[in-house]
Amino acid sequence: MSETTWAEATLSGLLAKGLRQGGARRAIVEALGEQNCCLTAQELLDQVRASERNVGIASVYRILDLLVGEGYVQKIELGSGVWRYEPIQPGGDHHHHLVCDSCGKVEPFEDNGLERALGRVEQNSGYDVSLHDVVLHGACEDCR
Amino acid sequence: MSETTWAEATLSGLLAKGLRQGGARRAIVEALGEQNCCLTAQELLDQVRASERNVGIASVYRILDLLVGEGYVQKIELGSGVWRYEPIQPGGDHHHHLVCDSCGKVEPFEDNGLERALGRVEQNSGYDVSLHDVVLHGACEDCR
DNA sequence: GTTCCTGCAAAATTTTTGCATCAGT
DNA sequence: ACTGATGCAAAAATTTTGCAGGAAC
Repeated sequence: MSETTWAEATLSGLLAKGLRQGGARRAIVEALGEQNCCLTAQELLDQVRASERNVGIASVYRILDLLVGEGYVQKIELGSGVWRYEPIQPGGDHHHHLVCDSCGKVEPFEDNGLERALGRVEQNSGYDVSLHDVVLHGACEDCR
Repeated sequence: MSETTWAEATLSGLLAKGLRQGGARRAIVEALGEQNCCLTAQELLDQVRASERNVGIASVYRILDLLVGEGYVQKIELGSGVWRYEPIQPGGDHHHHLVCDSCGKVEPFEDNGLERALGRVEQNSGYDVSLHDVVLHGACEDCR
């Protein structure tokens, strides 16, 4: 499965850059790799603390910041005022987010037509676009 | 021009809902209406304080929150950790944002093909979508 | 005159930084 | 052993809430 691959690739990528592989770093990367959608720093902390070891919240933020800087993780904001982080899967599995403003649920979706339209916009923008982010807000099937 | 119309429409809309038109509220709505892109609460405060009257930051947030709730303003986040607010123009002038991660510049753009692709996604989503938000991150022409 | 609005100050929340200690190479 | 990584605690930044006085209707 590609989740395992992401964590492995990320850890060896860090090693290759001369960065060490401390316990907190490995735990965070592995926890992120097991996710299929975005997590907050606090959720990640809870998950790691429950299963692996005690980690400081500062380390979570530091490690996430490193991963974002190295291009392994995308930092996104879905409207609640809290950052969320998700692995960038090099091959496929690129998705965006549907947010229910009523119950707070977040769901991923993907759409090739949308990606094509984004690709055209990016080419015409004059920018060297590295990432894009699409969020749809509304009422989910249960709440509408 | 439609900026003036937005401020007028917003203020009369508030009146129609039985809400009062205090000085801070009118000043914030008018300052927002003069903008063509998004502003942070602090920028809005500075602008209002410079030209009109002393306003408390708490009032800025309260008024923005009201305007978001009533559907006159969209609250967005472009990656810096600070909320930005922009008027929702009922007819046209719907745009999205390009952010330069190097110099921090923010520019609006619009694209009909993108809107059509978003419309299709929204119809297929099962959600009753009220708003969408697209942010492209990259390096602008000066920084690339 | 009544009720809502507003500004100030304090609180809450999330994220970042400082520092001594510990672990990976 | 050396250097970077980590946890704790304190600080910073942004947003929200409480409250008393003032303004709109």
